[in-house]
Amino acid sequence: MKELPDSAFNPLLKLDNQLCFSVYALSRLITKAYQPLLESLDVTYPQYLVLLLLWEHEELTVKQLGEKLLLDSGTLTPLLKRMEQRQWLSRRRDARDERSVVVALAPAGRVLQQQAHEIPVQLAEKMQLTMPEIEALRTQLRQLITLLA
Amino acid sequence: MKELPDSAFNPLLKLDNQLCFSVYALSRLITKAYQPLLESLDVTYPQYLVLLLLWEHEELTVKQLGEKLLLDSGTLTPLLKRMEQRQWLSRRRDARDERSVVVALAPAGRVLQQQAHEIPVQLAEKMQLTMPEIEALRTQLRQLITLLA
DNA sequence: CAAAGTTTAATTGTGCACAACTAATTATTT
DNA sequence: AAATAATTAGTTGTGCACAATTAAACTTTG
Repeated sequence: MKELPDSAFNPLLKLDNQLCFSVYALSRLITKAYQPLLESLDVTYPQYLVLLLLWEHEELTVKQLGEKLLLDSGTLTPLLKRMEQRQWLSRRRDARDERSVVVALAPAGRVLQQQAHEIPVQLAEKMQLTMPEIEALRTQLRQLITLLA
Repeated sequence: MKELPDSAFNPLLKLDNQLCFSVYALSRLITKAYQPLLESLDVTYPQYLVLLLLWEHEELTVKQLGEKLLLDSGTLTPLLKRMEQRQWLSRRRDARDERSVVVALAPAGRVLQQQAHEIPVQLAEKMQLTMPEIEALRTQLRQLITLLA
C-alpha cells in the first residue's frame, strides 16, 4: 500500500484547517490595519490599547493594566517607559503601597484622544462587518478568552 | 452640564467593546495554550507552523512559506536558521532560480511529526469546542483574513 | 544585447511578548 | 515583634514581527 502524507490521515495537522492559525494570522492583520491610522499619532497598537484604558480610567496601576490587557510587567514596563518619555503618561509609586506603580494620563495623552475618535469607525469600515456581526463574533471570542485565561 | 468621560459618548473607544482586542488577546492565549504541548518538542509556535507546512509539503521556498503564513523574510530567515541549526530542516538556493531558497524537511524534522500527532486533539479539548463550532468560527475568521490580507 | 525594472532573501533596527529571576514592600503567621 | 510568605515591578535574555534598506538574480523592454 502506498504511503500517504500524514496530513491525509490526520487532517487536523493541515494548516488550512487550524482555527488557531486563523486567530494568529488575523491578529497580525488587524494590527497592520490599525497601523496607517495609528502612525499619524506615532503610536503602536499595544500603546494604543494602554491609551484606550487611560482615556477611560484616568489612572491605573501597572497591575491593573496587566490584568485588563493580559500582559505582564516584562512587557508593560519598557512600553510604559517609552510612553512616559513622550509625555503621554506619568509613572509614580503609590504612596499607600510602595510596591504599586500608578500610571496616569498626562495632558499630551489627552490631546491624542481627540485625534483618535475616528479610529474605531474607520477600522469597522475596513472589516466590512455590521454591528450585529461584530457583536456575535466578539462574544464567541470572549468565551474562548475566559476559557483560556 | 457635567463632563462625561469620552467613552460615554463613544463606546467604541471602550476596550471591552473591541473585537480587535479580543483577537489580539486570544491569539496570545492560544500561543500560551500550545506552549506546554510544544515545549516537549522544544519548538516555538511559529516554528510549529513551519513544521506543519513541511510535514504537508516536504519542501517549500521561503516565499511560499511566507505566503502561507503571512510572514516576510525578515521574520522567516532568522527563524529558519534556528530550525536549520537544530537539523529539523535544510536550506539551499534553488538551482533553477538562485534567488529562491528551498526549505526542505530533514530527518529530525520527520521524527518530530510522530510526537506531534496528539497536539491538535489536546488543544481542541482545551478550547472545549465541538467540531461544528470550530468550523463556524474558523469560517468567520477566514472571511476577515481574506478581507484584510 | 544592454538598460531598466522586478523578484527574492537577507540585513538592520525597533518594539513587543514572555519566561525566569531579582528586589523591595506589604501581609500573615507564629 | 520576628520570621515567613505573598505581592508588585523591574531586569535579563530569547524569539518573534515588521518596516526599511540592500544585494543578487532574473525578466522585460527598447
